[in-house]
Amino acid sequence: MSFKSRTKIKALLATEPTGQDVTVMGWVRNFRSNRFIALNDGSTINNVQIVVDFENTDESILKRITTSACLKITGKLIASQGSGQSVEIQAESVEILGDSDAEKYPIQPKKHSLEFLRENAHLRFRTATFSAVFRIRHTIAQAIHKFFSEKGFVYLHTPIITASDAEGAGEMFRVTTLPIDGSAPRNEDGSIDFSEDFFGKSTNLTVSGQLEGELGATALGEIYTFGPTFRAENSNTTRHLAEFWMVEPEMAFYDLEDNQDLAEEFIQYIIKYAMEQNADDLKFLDQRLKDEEKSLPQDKRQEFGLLEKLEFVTNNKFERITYTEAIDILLNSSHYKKKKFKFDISWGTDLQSEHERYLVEKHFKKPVIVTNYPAAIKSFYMRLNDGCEEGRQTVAAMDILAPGIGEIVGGSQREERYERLVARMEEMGVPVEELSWFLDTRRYGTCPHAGFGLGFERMVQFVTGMGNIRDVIPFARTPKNCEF
RNA sequence: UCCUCCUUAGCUCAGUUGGUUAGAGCAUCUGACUGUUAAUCAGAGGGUCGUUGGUUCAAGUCCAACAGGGGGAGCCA
Repeated sequence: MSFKSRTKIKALLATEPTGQDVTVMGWVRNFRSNRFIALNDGSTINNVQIVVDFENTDESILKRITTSACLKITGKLIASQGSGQSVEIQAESVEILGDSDAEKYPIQPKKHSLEFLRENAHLRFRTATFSAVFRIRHTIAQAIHKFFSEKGFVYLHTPIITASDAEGAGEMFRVTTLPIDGSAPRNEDGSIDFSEDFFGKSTNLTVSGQLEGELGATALGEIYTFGPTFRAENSNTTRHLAEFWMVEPEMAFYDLEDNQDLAEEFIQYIIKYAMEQNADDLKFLDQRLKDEEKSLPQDKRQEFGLLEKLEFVTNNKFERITYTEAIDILLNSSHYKKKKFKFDISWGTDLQSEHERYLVEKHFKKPVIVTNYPAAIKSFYMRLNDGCEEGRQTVAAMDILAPGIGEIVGGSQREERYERLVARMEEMGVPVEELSWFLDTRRYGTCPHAGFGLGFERMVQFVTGMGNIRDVIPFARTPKNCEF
């Protein structure tokens, strides 16, 4: 038997019903009145209603139509008599492809908490919320490739296993085949002898593909990476994962302003594309958030709904301010004068979450790009700005802060001047020898260039409105949690 | 890692100043009904109250440790 005769529910729901014969396959979401099956096949958030002629259907079949049972239905597509849907299928045959024991199946036809579903992550795809989230995640991934490809960027695969631990983006996971029971070969000083290890040296999982990305950009012109990234930080928050996906474009002949323009266009492009491709899913998530908000006290509610927020972000320019301006705004805010900030504000210290939130959510009420941070609090590869005031040296860095998420993009114009870069590496204790390969970009035909990193899951969070990053990746890896 | 809150039925929760047999809604099962949309109505089953130890005549309730989870912070994307 071939399965090619099946019609996907998404296509079916867009079809004019003329009583034509159709076959659908999918999983039962709900079975009401012994007569109405809400069937879903994942092609859309919407279910198709199957009307079963229960008086002429075998009792043993009816009993097996339980939540999440897999069915093959053939019947006629007709206009619905009910008000909840425009078309429905008058079933002529109901075949059970897979039973689902209703007493044991964990996902019930009722509301569940996200925490509970997270513990059942292997089955949560079968809920409306998560199917919507993961369809949107897919769309955003596609949008990323489409955006860069249309601009002539080359998709560069940077390594996942790396010997470089110099970037300092975070704690790393070690990769080794040496025994861990204490019998690993030792050097004379007692340290592990990694020359005996698989790669003949100490290796880790990558924390960023940026340095390799720069190698690509300084030859191919414009590249982007899009792949998994690993950080062994003990971070327990709604916006950190130990394994996450990052997009890192790197462009030759870009300065900080070009970089900002690209990042802004990129984010708006992704949102627009998702709104086009996943209108039904976003409508559902929008409603879901609205329902959730109803149970919150007035002052905790969001000013915008999800769709309003996305609409607003795509139709308005991002605010662009320098770090120094941000500090001034904060110091002059009534919030500061009323001593409502927990952390102190002064030029030279990094902005705290509460400060970023104030700028984005209270002051500007839109995404904000903060540029030109103090050199002392930023990475070695960021370009030193010329002509800074004494004691106020800044770098050509930029962070994009999004409402509800915080930092969604971090980037900079890179330091292309060899001497300055090496001086800065020495100053910050970055091993120059080890990164000699990286410095070759500056030795042989160096060029002005820039790039940024976008946290893919944070972008999915922003578009779907999901509050916890663990709910926008299929199987979350976080401290003390590596299920499935 | 720090602060804080939580852990009682399959799920979401209630459980009074510590006091007899631990409750509700939903889900499940049985029956009725049959154009439903979170279907409705009637009934039933379902609990070592996260774990360990302590206080007490008596602990779901008080105390401690541990485990797991949520929210916030730091680190960042």
